[in-house]
Amino acid sequence: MQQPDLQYIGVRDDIAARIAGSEFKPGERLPSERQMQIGGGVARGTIREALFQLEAEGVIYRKDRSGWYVSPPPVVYDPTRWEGFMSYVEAQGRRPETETLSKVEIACDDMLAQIFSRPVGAPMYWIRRRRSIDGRAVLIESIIVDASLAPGLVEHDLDGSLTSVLKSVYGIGVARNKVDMQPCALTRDEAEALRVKSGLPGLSVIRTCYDAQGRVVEFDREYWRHDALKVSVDIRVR
Amino acid sequence: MQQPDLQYIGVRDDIAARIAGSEFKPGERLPSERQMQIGGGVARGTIREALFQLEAEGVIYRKDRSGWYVSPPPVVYDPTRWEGFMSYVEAQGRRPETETLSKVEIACDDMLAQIFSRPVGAPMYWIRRRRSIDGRAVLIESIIVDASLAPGLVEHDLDGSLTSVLKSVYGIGVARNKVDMQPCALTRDEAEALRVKSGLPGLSVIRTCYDAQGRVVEFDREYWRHDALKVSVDIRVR
DNA sequence: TCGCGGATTTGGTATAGACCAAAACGCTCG
DNA sequence: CGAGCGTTTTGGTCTATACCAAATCCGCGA
Repeated sequence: MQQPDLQYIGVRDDIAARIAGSEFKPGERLPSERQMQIGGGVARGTIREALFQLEAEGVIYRKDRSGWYVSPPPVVYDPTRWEGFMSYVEAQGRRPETETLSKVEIACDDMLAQIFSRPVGAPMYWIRRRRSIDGRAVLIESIIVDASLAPGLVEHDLDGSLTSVLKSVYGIGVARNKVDMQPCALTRDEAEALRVKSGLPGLSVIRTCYDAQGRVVEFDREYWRHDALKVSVDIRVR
Repeated sequence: MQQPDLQYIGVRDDIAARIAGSEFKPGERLPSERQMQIGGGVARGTIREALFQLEAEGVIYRKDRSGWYVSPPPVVYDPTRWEGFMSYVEAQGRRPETETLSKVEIACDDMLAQIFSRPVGAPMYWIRRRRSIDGRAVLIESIIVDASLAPGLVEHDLDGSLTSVLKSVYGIGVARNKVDMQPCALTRDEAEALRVKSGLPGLSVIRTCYDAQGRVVEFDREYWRHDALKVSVDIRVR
């Protein structure tokens, strides 16, 4: 669409090269936007255009009003493997963390009634969690569990693997897993919980878990930072 | 991170509401940026900020120097189903199209040698295609095929399903399929072929196809517009 | 009617300046 | 040493303006 004679592309390439050359390492902060201006006569808007570019590429990310930082590498996620976040992040040599933001009992609404094949008003648990890797929040998730299948679930500690609690305490195993993924923009609620600017690109992962009887036991909406995740699927045909 | 008292959020909501209210329908062009200014005293930069927001959300897209258009709904892609682009797009009531941009024989380089387990210098075919839905280019792909397995492949018409050509002409069936997906930014080459602004967010899909003997028969890199695709996987556990 | 060419419109890039709120910093005081 | 509190820095938002090149539009002429 255009050649690299554009100024902001030049600035982008410059910063990218300095990152590639390890002048700035993953997690480190870049110089401030105004500091980057000092050398050559370039407007702050142009610097910012370059930074947005690198942000879209997943090379850098920002902390609000704090600065721009070099992105760590993404973790690999395989939706066909039946492994929880804690275990696959750890297996990749990273430090996973889960915080439960809220856990409450709610009444089944129209949408949930359809998904769970349960009557409207049936008790459900709604769990919101934030998960981090190496101290950086990478996703927030909103989980719905059928309360009749797992009574008292919210009394347990849910800062670890929910799957293993369902299995060990309630004997609920998952036989089928439906996963939808779609690039999206992080809206206000998600962005706030991830402490990022609203509108930043993300990846929405929606999972529906079924038990052996075909009942829906868990419905999970995850919103990931777009630079934190790589999806990998290995399929044997027929 | 902030409340909707920001001007550009207000403009965004306004445009989004008019789209939701069908004032503008999928594929239609929005008024020009300068026209949107006329009513209330708001700078063009602010209008553009709102448009970028909607673009990130996948609600609208742009044609260079032509205008902003309402996005059509995304197509659903299931990497575990062994169906080609042409068939699943058509099955969703959309009009798929494939153009072959180039097809040449190349020598196997280091990276390809490792992927295909073939000697460096071995003949390979390199096919570049652009695929569209309802007349809008949504992905460009770069395919590598082992020439020793499919001699003369590039003589065939490849504007349809490559899979079916491999199957019917060469008797090559795919037994295993490895798919990697990652949010990315479209770089200059891809962006140019898709006629979008370089740096726009996209989804990179990398597929490696193996035959029954475990040989790699096809290596495919796809770059999708981020708003054109929804990935759906349905897995039966063990 | 169709093709060509010039004028117009459009988004893309860039500058310069301004103000704000949150974050980070640094100092003082207990 | 630590907590609290101003000060400074930083990114976030917004205005106004300017120029460019590509896309589009429109009218003329074959």
